[in-house]
Amino acid sequence: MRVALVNDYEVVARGVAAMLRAYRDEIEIVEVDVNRPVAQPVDITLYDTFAATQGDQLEVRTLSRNPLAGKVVVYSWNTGPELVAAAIANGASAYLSKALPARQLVDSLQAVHRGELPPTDLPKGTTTVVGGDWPGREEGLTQREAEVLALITQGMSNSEIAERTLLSINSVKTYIRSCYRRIGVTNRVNAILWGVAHGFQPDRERIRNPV
Amino acid sequence: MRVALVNDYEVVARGVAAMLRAYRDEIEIVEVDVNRPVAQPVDITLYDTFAATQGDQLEVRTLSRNPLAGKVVVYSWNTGPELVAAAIANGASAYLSKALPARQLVDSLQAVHRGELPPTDLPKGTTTVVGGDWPGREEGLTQREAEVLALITQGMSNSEIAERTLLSINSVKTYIRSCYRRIGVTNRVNAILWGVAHGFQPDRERIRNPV
DNA sequence: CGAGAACACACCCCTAGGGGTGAAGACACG
DNA sequence: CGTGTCTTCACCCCTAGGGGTGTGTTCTCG
Repeated sequence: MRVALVNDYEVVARGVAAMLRAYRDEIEIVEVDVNRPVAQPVDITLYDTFAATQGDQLEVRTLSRNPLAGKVVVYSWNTGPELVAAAIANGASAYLSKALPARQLVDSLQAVHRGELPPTDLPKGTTTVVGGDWPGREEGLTQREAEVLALITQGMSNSEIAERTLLSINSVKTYIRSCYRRIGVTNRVNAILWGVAHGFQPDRERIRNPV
Repeated sequence: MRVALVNDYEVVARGVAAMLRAYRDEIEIVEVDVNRPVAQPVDITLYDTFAATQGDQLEVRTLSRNPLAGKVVVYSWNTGPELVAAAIANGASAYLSKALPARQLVDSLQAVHRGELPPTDLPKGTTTVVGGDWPGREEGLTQREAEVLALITQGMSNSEIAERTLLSINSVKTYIRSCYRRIGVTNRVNAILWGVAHGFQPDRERIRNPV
């Protein structure tokens, strides 16, 4: 089964690819697309929402209209039923939680491929990070902190970040403060300069056969 | 006469080098130091204060203590008598205005070299830009706008920029607003991202024989 | 000589940003 | 079972940032 991974951050896409490496007999990651359209036929496109628009936005619609992209699966921590329904209405074939262990993720993708997984049937899983990677992980940033910092580094305001991540502005501010402490800055300007120097700007490239 | 040029922005140092190119029979620019100490013996080191500390700060003191640097000459738009006196007290051998036409600049440097120019005798000159270059010039930024944007891109607050440039905070804010309009942004965050993408972060290298 | 540009500065007003503090649920680990 | 961490959110308070508007000096150019 041929799969393309999509996210704006190479480290995130590669993290998912590495997580699935153990199952390469069953699932072939043929392409990692970082800010690029899928460029060869695949069965499934796995769209990771880290620091990206959610499944109900234009990006997923555009993906689902690309004949090369096969079935589009949204891969996210945000699994509210309304959002899931909106993503499916937007052209996604399925919606999977990032809480799924790798084995279950592969099984779910295969079920999607066979047409067996109902779009709205989200597999149960914990909220614990089971794998993957994100920018700033080595600096001790949690996924949410990293996501918020990535969006700050893209020039977004707090309210824009709240909208993009589906968090309240108070949560965003809490993450901002904890980010600042962890990277040793005290204001947005220096947070951005730190982000630019540490790979928090979106990447732009396509990688064939990443693992 | 061997001269080294010092500033944090390669485009600024190269601009001065290009301005003096017509007089290379009389004055040899042997080195352009961008965030690097002078590395070979020269007769004069010309320290440009664009987006840098003024002549009365540590950088000029450090330069004047470097035996390779020869006589240190501060090159600036800020020519207030107190600042000039403080720069001389700080180890500078002379203080020249950036308003000087190239011919007069070369004459002044030669006089400094011969020990004939009194350190506090500032040559008369207009305030018009007669040469040189700065980041963002092609985007229509004036020197002051560019200098303020450079300091913003280095993460400084408005009050820090006012201190560094010897302007009032109201003037700094005026330049910030006009910068934003010219580069098409509306806030500091996007101004910084623009600055990072357009060469407004300090450079770091040494160039031998730049012209 | 007037217009335009660059430089410099003042003052008013409003909001985003960020520091502090507190609380709660879920989960992992010893 | 208690502790620590992550996630999520609230509320209060203060200040930096930035938009608007106005003014003045110096210089260049037509």
